[in-house]
Amino acid sequence: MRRKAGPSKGDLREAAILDVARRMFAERSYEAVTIDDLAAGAGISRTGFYFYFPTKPAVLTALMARVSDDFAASHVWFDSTGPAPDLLREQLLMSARIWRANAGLLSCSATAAASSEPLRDLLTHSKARYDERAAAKIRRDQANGTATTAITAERLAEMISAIRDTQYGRLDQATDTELRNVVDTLVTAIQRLVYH
Amino acid sequence: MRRKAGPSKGDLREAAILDVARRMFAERSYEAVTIDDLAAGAGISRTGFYFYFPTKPAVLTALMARVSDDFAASHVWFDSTGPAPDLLREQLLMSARIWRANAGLLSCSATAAASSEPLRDLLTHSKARYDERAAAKIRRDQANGTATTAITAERLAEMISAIRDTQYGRLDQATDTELRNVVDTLVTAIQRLVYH
DNA sequence: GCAGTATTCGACAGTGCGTCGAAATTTTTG
DNA sequence: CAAAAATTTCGACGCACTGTCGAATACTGC
Repeated sequence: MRRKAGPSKGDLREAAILDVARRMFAERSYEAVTIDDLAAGAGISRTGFYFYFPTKPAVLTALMARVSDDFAASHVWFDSTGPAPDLLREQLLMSARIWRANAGLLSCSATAAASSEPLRDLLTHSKARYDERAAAKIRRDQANGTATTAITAERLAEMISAIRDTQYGRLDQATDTELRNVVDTLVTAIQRLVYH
Repeated sequence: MRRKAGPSKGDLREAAILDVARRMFAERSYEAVTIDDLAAGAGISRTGFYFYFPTKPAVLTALMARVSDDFAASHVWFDSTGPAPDLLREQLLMSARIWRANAGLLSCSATAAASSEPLRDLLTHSKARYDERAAAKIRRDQANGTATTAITAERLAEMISAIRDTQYGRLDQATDTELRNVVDTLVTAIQRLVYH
């Protein structure tokens, strides 16, 4: 009784490549992982790799697409009104955990983006979407008088992203307590920067 | 009458390589410039290049050392007391001009740092020195009650660097007016973030 | 103009990338 | 279940760039 056609052999291979890639990019630097490494790790020859992915950064792009979606699911603060420090903390806490769980991958992506148009596009779009949602929230709060108007909402949003990224850089191997401290610092900084 | 031994032929060649490199890295991406390009641009064969520099990033390191010194010379705000918005503006204006004049080089350096230990060290040290001086200033202002103590001086300093770098990203081809606007925005942001 | 140093270069070897077409395997179909 | 069709695998090849060596050549001071 064959109900569903299970995943074909190729699907499994593709999953294996992604699996190995996630592990390798988490530990080594981007350049230190060769296509040969990925193929060998997935149990195929180097040229076999090209049946599944056109290039090395393409694998990273596939992995990052998932992470990017995870991030997007954590944006609870953007729908609030006013400073809403508790929602901001919750949003930052969720994204900080995602960041920590993917620190190596994010670092490799940043490196690889320099030489891969598709990956660069993914990251750019991902960041743009975040910044736009942040800017929209701040714009609303400027209209209702809770946020400063000394700086445009767009630039405030960019600054929030920038501050967040540097501080997240701290949590590569952070404990839960350290992670909470980083988030608290960010909440304070963002409130100071944007609200009265 | 030979007073001074002029620069030897080799010194001139080295200068030529640095010259060509500055121009090429300003226009193309880091990977798009090969050692062959640099050598040809300086009028020697590819292997001749290795007499002067061990690797491609080493050239970038030499160029960046100068830029790093230029930046260090613009730090007038760090010696002040309190918010000192005028000195802050002056410091940011100077560094913004240096940044704009070297935008391409800075971008290539960021890329190359991923694969070159010496260059990474230079940039890390350069940033660390900046952050330490900023932190020292903020620590003083926290002691005399002008700066917030809700966030440690070290983290505030990191955040300032982060905000500065993103906003400087805007001034790749900026006019003087745009540059001033970016600087004004930064002055406002830093004052909001750090002072009462 | 000669000894010693500085500079240049061609030949070689290594690494990783990506393409091609043929072979082997899996899946579908009758 | 066997033949047809598809999917998957791989070895051979060519390419671009890097880095090393030693021999040849060009400078330099005396």
